[in-house]
Order: sequence, then structure tokens, then C-alpha cells
Amino acid sequence: MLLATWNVNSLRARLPRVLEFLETHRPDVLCLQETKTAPGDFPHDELTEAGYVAVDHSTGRWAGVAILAPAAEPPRDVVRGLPGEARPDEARWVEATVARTRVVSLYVPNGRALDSPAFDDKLSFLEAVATRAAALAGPPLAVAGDFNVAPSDADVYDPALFTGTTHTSDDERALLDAVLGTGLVDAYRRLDAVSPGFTWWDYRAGHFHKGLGMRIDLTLLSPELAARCRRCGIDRSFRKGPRPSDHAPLLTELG
DNA sequence: ATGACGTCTTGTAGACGA
Repeated sequence: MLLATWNVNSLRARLPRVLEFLETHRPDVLCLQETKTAPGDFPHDELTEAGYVAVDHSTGRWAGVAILAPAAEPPRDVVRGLPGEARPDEARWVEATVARTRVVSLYVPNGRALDSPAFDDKLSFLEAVATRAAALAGPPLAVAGDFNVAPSDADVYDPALFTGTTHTSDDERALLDAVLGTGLVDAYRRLDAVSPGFTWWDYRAGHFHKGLGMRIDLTLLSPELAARCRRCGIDRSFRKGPRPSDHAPLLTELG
């Protein structure tokens, strides 16, 4: 099984690249974040033409998540929204079952600044993720998406620059550790303890081409899936070319 | 460098992203 996750920063703007991605990799699952689609405005027809079925959680201008799978093995038993999340209107969590694996596509709030009310929402969202992950433990589970947390200093191009900002704080990392404490495994780090594995680069000042990024998009696997994980990597070609997202897709292969 | 870039909007400037 090939499972991919990608923050596309507007599905409308990125649809040509998403179709290109589906054609190139033919994933068995594609988790999308920041679709920014309004309810009823999700491009189901275009994805159907590409051979995929999507289940989406969409509220309009911001956020928005979805899970795509081939029509032959479509997503089933959809759950929209994360129990206990502070802002249920923001469409940051969707679950579905694909081929006996429970799949989550999530988009953790950015948090803006450590002293912002949005940061409290971010922490409570991560807390709710840990609670839900514990409830889902048992069957094969893959929790994939934009966590908006760099798990360690090795996941940031210059940790000193991020002192006092979001994405690297002790509070965020402690809650991400709580999610991992439910038994989930960070697929990328399990296979590669050294490489940065950046998935996001600022659009500005040529950061991508200078290698100045962060690893904030993760695929977390339940233990039996982690044991089957053969490869996990970033396709940087989708951060290049016409109208790229500021995130690159993360691909995880399960044997 | 307090910006840079990209996307969105009962839009054309401001909010948001990370």
C-alpha cells in the first residue's frame, strides 16, 4: 500500500498538480490538507475522472481536509471532525477506512504566536488528537497530515531562529509526544534517523532552493503498520514547477 | 529586515499561513 499526505494550500489552485501527482504515483491513499474548499465546491468530478473517490471535510475559506482512494477500494465509514476539538467549524480532521486500514487526514492549527489565543486552540487540538488516537488504537491505523509541529530540533533548518515561536515549543512537542505515546510511530524518522526530511519551505526569499525548511508533515503508523513500512520519503519535485504548494508530499510505502 | 510569497475574499487591502 502506498499512502501519501500533502498540504496543497488550496485544492482549487493546486488541482493540476494533484492530478499530476495521482498519475505519477497512483497512491492507494492520498490525504490532503488545506483544501480551502467550500462545502459543495469540492472537485469530485475531476477526481472521479482520474479514477479516485474523495471524502472531504470542507467549511470554506480556510483549512479543509480530505482522503482520496482509487475507485476500486474507496474510503468507507467516514467520520468528519475531531471529538473535543476547540473549533469544530474549522474542518481539520477526517477519518475513513481504506482496505482495512483506518486512515486520518489532519491539519493541526498553526497557532500563530505563543501568546495568541490561537495557540491555546492548537494545544487543545493536539490534546484531542492524542485522546482520539488512543481510542482508535488496536486495528491498523495511519494518522497523516500537517501537524504544524517540528518533532525535534533536527527537523528545523535553524532551531535558534524559532526560539520563542510556534512549531518548536516544549508545549507543542510534549503533546506530539503524547500522540506518539499512544503507540504510533513516526514513519519517516523510523527509517531515517539523520536526514532533515523537510516537507515545508517558506515561499519567500528562495528558502526552498536554499534548503531552509521544516519537517512538519508526518505519517504516524500503528505498530503493525510501522513494521510493514518499507520506504518513506518526500517528493520534492512537487515543490518545484508551476504553482507549487509550499509543502511537498510525503509518501509512505507499506509492504 | 518590521519584508520577502501565495491564496483567499459580499475583494482590489488585509487576513492568514508557518
